Amino acid sequence: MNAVEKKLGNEFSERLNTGGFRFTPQRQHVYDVVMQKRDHPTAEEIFIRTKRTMPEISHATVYNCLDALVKCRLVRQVQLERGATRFCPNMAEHCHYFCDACGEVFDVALPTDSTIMPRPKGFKVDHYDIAVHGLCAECAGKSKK
Amino acid sequence: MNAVEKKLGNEFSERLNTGGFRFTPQRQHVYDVVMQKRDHPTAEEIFIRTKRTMPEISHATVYNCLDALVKCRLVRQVQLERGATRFCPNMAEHCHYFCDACGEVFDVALPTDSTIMPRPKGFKVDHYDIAVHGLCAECAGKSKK
DNA sequence: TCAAGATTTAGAATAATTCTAAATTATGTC
DNA sequence: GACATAATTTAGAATTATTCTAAATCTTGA
Ligand SMILES: [Mn+2]
Ligand SMILES: [Mn+2]
Ligand SMILES: [Zn+2]
Ligand SMILES: [Zn+2]
Repeated sequence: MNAVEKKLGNEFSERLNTGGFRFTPQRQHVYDVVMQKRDHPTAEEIFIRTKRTMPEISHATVYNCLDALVKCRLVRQVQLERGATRFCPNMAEHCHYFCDACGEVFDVALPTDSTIMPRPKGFKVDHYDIAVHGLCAECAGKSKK
Repeated sequence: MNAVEKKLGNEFSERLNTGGFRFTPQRQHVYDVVMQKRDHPTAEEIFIRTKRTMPEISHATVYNCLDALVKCRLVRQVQLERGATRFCPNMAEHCHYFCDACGEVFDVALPTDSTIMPRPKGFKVDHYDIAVHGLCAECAGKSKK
């Protein structure tokens, strides 16, 4: 790791190490790409975006990097519908409002302790995945007509 | 539709009609298969089970039937992880506890009004999808050692 | 400097789902 | 009932998303 990386990617690098991974430029680029735009892109979309700054990166590497980032809890993985997995840069406790008509996704913050649920005996909770399906304001308007 | 079907499948048939679908033996069989075992099978698994009573059914038909049943709200569709979509016979309000180690799924009932969340302006809610990821009692025990 | 292990890469392979076009079945009209 | 029309099913091809493979490259630590 060079000096610039040591400074800028310090915390990032440590997080990777804690998870048993090394720092690599590919992981840094993929991470940057996900953090840059606050949406919920698929691996394919992240691949396309990452190629802009790192044209030689491969498909498999993007998948590998994303898996590493998810394991280190640097990004979230979300399954809102059938088809490609999406990734989310927002690590704060939040739920997803998903428009079944246009595919738009909205993050909505959740108080940390919001979900108190009965649980199967002995189950060790890792994380919650809360999605609300329906129609966004725009699509709800259209479908009324 | 014959007399037996009219009697046994009356409500089922009406639900299909309301959704703009016809009653068909294939839809009935796929529905029966999903309702029979209270688990969360994939389309492939449902295909295999349905073939036991209807060996000539095709892959595409199982997918088509499941889509129709989901649209009529006769079964639920759930995405707990990357990979094949699962289907759920339990139409009562409930959430899914999912073991990331062994893949086991547990239904846990939810009071109907349990989830009061702030929502994007104008968003028309259709349904909630709540999953809790972690380790089941058995897997949590194993991983401790 | 060297060996071992981690990571990346291109492309092949696999898995899950959707599409296509022909055959079959059901429905309503004469 | 015969016929036109539309819905549904079917086998198999095509597509999409993801994982695997094996070789090349990079990193780390002895
Ligand atoms: Mn999000
Ligand atoms: Mn369920
Ligand atoms: Zn919308
Ligand atoms: Zn388990």
